[in-house]
Amino acid sequence: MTKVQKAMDLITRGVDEILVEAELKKKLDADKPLIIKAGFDPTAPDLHLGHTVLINKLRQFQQLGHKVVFLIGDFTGMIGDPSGKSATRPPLTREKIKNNSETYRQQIFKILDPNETEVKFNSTWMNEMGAADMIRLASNYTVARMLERDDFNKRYKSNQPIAIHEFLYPLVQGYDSVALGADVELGGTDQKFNLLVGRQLQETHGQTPQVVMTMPILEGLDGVQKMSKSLGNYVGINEPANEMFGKIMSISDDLMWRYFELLSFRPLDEINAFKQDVSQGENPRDIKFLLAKEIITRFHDVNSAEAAQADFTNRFSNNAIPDEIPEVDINVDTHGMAISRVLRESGLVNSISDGHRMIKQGGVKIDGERVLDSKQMLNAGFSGAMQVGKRKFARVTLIINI
RNA sequence: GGAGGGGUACUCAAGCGGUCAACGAGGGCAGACUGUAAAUCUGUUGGCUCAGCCUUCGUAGGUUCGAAUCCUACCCCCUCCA
Repeated sequence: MTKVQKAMDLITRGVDEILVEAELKKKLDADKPLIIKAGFDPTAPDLHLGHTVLINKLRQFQQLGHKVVFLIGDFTGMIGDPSGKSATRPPLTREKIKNNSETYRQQIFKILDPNETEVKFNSTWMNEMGAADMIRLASNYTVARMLERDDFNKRYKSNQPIAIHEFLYPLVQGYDSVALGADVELGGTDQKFNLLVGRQLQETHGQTPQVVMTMPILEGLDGVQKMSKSLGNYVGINEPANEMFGKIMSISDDLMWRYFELLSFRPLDEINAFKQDVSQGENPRDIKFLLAKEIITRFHDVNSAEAAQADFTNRFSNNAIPDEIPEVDINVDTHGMAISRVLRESGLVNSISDGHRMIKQGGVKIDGERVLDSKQMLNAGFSGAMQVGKRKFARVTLIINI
C-alpha cells in the first residue's frame, strides 16, 4: 500500500463527501504539509461529542503531518449564519471573544496537538477590508449561484425574506480560505455550500481551490435527532466522568457502532472485529464499556475512566448507592419536614407535587428502601441517602433550626 | 393600504358557555422486563399546607350564577389582494 493510499484510508473514514477526491490525492502526493481549515462559531465554546467528529478528523490530518488552522469566525459571527430565523447578532465584545477562544483552546487541545494547531480569527483580515474591497469580493459571485443554496432556495421560493447581508456570510467564509491559502476545508454536511464558495473564490484569486470535506452530523443520545445542547441529547466534553459514562452507556446498540466509527480512534478493523464478537454472542454492553472508557480517557484520564466504570457497574449491576453523591443539609423546625418537600429542597425533584408523584410511582428510595407514603414526615436529625429514579442521589441531613 | 385565518400546557393538536387542570399524539419522567441498553407493557406529566384548595388556554378589561369557550380593546403570527 502506498503512503498516499494509507493516508487516504485514515482520512476518508467516516467522511460524508470529498470534493474532489482526486485533487486531495494530488495534494497528498506532493508530500508537504497542507493547510487544513475548519471554522467555528465564536459564540458556542461549549463543545460536545458532536463537535468532536470534525475535530477528530483534524487530528488525523495532524497525525499525517499537516497544519491545522482552527478559525474562529468572530467577524462572521456578526452576520449570524443565515439559517432562516436567526437574526443578526450583536457583535461580541473583544473580551468575550478572548474568553471564548480560551475556552475553545482548553477543549480542543484535548484532541489536537497544540504545536501543530494555529488558532486564528477572521476579524484579523476582515476588519482591514474596506467597503470597496467588499464590493469587489461580492462581484465574484452571482445571485443565481447564491440561490442554489438549499435554505436560500427554499426561502426564495416560499416568498420568505432573505436579507442582502445574509449573502455575505458564505462570501466571507469563502474569503477566509483565500486569506489562509487553505488546501482543505472541513465542515458539517450543512456547510457544503459555504465550503464550495471558498473553492470558487480561491480560484478567482489565483489559488489552487481547496478540497472540501464534509463530516456527517452526529446523532444525539436518542439516535434520531442531531446532537445538540438545546435538545438535551448531548455529551459535553467537560462533563464529569461518571456523567459521561452513564450517558454513553445509555445509547442504543445500533448507535454504538456509529459512535465507534466517528468518535473512536480505534482502527476500523478492530471495530469490525467487535461487531463480529457481538454477533457471536458477546454482550454488547461490554463493547460499549470500551467505547465509554476510550472517550472518557480522552477528556479526563485513564484512572477516571476506570473509576467511572467501577462506579457504573457497582451502581447498576449491584444496585448500590454511589460513593460520591451531593451532600445536602436542610434546616427544619421541630416538626420536621414532609418527605416530598425534602425531595424538592434537596433538588431531587422539581416541585413538591413532583415529589408526591415520584413516591406514588415507587421511584423514591431512602437508604435503598422504597418509600411508600408520600405524606410521611421526616424528623429533625434525619440523615440518609435519598434516591429518585435510577440516577439521582443526594445524602440529606435535616438540621434543627430554632 | 384592503380581505381573511390564527395565537391552548415541553411540542403538535382537540375543545368553542358548565361534567376542563383541559381529548389525542409526540417528547419527558417513573415502574416492570433487561445489559441503567433498544423494543415492549403500565403509570405519570401546573402548583400547594395534596381524598381538599389555588393559579393556567396571546395581553387587558367586560357580559354571565358560571368562560379556554361570548363581547370590546390591544399585541403578535400567517395567507391572499394592492
